[in-house]
Amino acid sequence: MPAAQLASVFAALGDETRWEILARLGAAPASASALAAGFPISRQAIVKHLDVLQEAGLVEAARRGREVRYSVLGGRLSSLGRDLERLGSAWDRRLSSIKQLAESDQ
Amino acid sequence: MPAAQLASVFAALGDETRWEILARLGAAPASASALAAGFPISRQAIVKHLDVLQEAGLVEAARRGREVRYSVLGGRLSSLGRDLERLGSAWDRRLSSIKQLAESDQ
DNA sequence: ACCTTCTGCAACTTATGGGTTGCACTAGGC
DNA sequence: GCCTAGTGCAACCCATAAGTTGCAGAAGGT
Repeated sequence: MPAAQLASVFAALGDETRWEILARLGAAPASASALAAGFPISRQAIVKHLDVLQEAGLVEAARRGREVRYSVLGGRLSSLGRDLERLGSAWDRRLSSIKQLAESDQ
Repeated sequence: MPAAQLASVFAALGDETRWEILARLGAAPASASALAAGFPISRQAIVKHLDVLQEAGLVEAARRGREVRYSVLGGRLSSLGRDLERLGSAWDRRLSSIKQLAESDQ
């Protein structure tokens, strides 16, 4: 995954309110209005957050009659997690091999 | 990990420049000035990014003579990745069980 | 001692992200 | 056909994050 897209997904995850939204959608799908009822901010603010989450591929929208029902896409988060895990351990391995070189060099 | 801290770490990861910095530090530790030479922005800007990354626990600073050498903390990223993976699959499991309920209900 | 290199601090500009309000539109329920 | 609940769009504040410049201080090389 290119760094540009990585950054935008994490930017989406870099907001406390959006995590709360994800948590509630993780419990059960809901509409923007239904969500807004449980938050101290306006429905429009919630919609903006949902747009960001949808753009990042973390949430899915489905029109159902006159309401739009949002649900969380856990798979996206899982694969992201696996990517991070790989990246982190790769860096750790490289760092320790560099340290070995430095020690054998003195 | 509480959602508040999660968000701040991801906010740190939500910037393209910081990903580039992490990538270079992942290749080899470096000082702020050395890093800045490879970027189109000022050293001060790099320092600010490094501060954010350090605050998030993604990077470590070590004074070495007159320079400060930064290195990436891959372990932090790995454990974060594992957390995400768990969370995502938990949501997916719950979502599919809700769907089953909905289908048996019609 | 002197010069150079790297760091640290502070003030400032600018862009963007989170939030608001107001209004128009659409789709179900009765 | 009318009312209501839910959505969509647009303009607008306000705080903060990204970046800049300028200068002062500390540490290594010669």
